[in-house]
Amino acid sequence: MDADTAGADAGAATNLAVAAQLATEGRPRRSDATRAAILRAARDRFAADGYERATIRAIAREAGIDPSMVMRYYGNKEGLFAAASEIDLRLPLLADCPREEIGARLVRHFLDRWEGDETLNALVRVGVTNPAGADRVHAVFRDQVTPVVAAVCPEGVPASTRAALLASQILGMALSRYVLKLPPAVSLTDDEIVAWLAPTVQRYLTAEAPQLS
Amino acid sequence: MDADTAGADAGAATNLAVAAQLATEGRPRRSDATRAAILRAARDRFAADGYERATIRAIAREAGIDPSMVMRYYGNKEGLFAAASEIDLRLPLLADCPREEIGARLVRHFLDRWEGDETLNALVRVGVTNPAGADRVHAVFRDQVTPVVAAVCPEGVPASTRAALLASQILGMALSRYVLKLPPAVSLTDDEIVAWLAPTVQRYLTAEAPQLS
DNA sequence: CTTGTTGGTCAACGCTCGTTGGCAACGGTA
DNA sequence: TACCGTTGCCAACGAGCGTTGACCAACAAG
Repeated sequence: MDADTAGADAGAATNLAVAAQLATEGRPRRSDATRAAILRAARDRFAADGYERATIRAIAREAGIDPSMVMRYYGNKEGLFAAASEIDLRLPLLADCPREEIGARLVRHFLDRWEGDETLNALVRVGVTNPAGADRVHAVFRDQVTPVVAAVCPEGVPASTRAALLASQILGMALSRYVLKLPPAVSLTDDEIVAWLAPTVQRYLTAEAPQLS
Repeated sequence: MDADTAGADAGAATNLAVAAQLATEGRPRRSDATRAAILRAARDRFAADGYERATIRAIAREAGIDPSMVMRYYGNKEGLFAAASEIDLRLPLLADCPREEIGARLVRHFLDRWEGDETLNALVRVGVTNPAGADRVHAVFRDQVTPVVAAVCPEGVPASTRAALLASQILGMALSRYVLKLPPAVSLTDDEIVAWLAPTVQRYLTAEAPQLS
């Protein structure tokens, strides 16, 4: 078993290493279309079903290829999720944004991103049930949300605290609207959501520390 | 297959009907301790792992009995979840609450409930990955949250809208703190959370409709 | 003491899953 | 042409799952 396992692992590692290398070089391969189809199907299934219910077989079927191809190109299910959940929130820098419009700008940005990219839904769904998914959410929060928040926040309250408050409101609306699909949350228009949530986000990012009770 | 399925369904239905009947009568049975142990273990596993990863076998092991007992008492996995996810938010009526303290009162109430009852965590985790779980969340929102909100809200904005906004902020904080466990959300104290979130909730429940952009 | 009901275990079923290895076809390269 | 890496399909493995039915022990009722 040692030999078998070691062999398999080495093979997978080699495959991944080669894939990464080629990907960064950007040299085109004949299989690029297939790889892309797999990723698209994976994001689709992960977003709709979460980690456990999204099966490799279903993803392969949706991509129109054999399940073993998924293994060849992404090593295993975890590797596939890692590749499918790579995301860039494309947060605006907020430097050129009037200070009192930060909240509205951010809320609208998140709404647009959520409706235009299934990866975000996949990330939330998987983050809730899978430890690796939760880690991925942590990384996105740490590397993309916190720095942008830190750049515009006044002192007195840690930027990580402000970022967490922002995340709680944004994630909560996304959860209610796109994942749980609570009817009143679904039927709100984008403009209504911005109007209600913008003052909240604005306060979380720019207000002084509130008085404790 | 028709005969088999019909037979199994009839059997399960009978089991459930009998269980429900005895439960509503309240006549004590020798197996009450076992039933309770199963429910406790189920809530524990559902809260920690979500629907798919929480296996009947693991739940039975934690309850110290055989997996087949779970089937006998709750019919199937879905029936077990239905029983384990019955919940009463115990929302205060807010009638005797000073109007300007509604937000703080509600935020603190939800924090207490979340920390004192794993059922809430189970509900959120399962609601995200399982359609039946999402339905259960819808029911709780409709039957317990919306009516309380409707009782204290001014006209002009539908109570269901206000309830959805409330849910988005409460669920978002619960998601960040108890499910995803974002470090800055975990390290906040209860008092800090109340101080930051209370004005938000207060505004969602009592403010006039904001101006659309 | 017998008899029927209840509480509980055990071994197995059928199924689906992630994963593997072998094999055929294709396409550049020498 | 002959070769070899790449792309893809197919069949199967082992494991874990929900679920079932046969069987045993304890108790309650006659």
